[in-house]
Amino acid sequence: MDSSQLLKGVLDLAVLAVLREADGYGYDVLRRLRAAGLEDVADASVYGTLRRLFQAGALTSYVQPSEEGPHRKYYGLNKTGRELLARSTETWNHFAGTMSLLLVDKEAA
Amino acid sequence: MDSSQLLKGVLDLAVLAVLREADGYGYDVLRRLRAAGLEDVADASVYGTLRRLFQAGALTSYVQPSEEGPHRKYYGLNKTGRELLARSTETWNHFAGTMSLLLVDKEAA
DNA sequence: GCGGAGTACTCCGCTTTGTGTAGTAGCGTG
DNA sequence: CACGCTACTACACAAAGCGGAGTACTCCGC
Repeated sequence: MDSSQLLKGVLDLAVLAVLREADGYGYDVLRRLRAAGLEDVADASVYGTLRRLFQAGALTSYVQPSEEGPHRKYYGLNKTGRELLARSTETWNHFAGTMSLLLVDKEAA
Repeated sequence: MDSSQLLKGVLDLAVLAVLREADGYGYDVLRRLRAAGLEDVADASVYGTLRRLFQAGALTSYVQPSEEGPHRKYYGLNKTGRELLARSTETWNHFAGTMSLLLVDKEAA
């Protein structure tokens, strides 16, 4: 199974969760997601997700030059973003719970 | 959040899980999924998934007439299907575990 | 100082997959 | 007969992740 499909609709949530702890720029968010266990996330997906969330009004954005490379575009959660994170987390927990119930071997029950 | 995106890549798994207990036809699988908590699954998605899984060689298929309506196209798991179910379940559990770790409030730790 | 590696981001086109809508068809009921 | 439930098919559509190419800056080694 290509696990990439599993990310659909969940990458938003993962990005919001990572940004909850501290503002971050795309490349940094990518590394944090991979460190968290989402090894196979593609960079374009993260950049795209950040743009989408920003356009949806869930993120603030500011550019900062860097001493060791190109400029960095930082993103941070605003009120809308934190609310979205809370709601999405709940949706996810509910959904994951439903799935794990469904996956329980009924023979063993 | 539109929960429909959450289904991506997971509907296969849900359908396989439902068929593990007993063979079923499309309309029946749809009802079983909804009863299991996946209220918002669209019928076309289920029929499409069954066709895809069958074409992928994970399902057997046979048509049976019904006394109370049109004919029914039954599907059942074969060896490939059971293996796919096992692998997908593992992938899902791993993924869901990663996500739930990520969603834990780090402040509380 | 030039090429390559690492950092950082953008754009474009592709694919997968779930959805809505429409259509076909059989059956039972008011 | 019209309606509603059952049961399935087909088609066009949209969302979102991905791959690849391209740009650009910094630093390091030859």
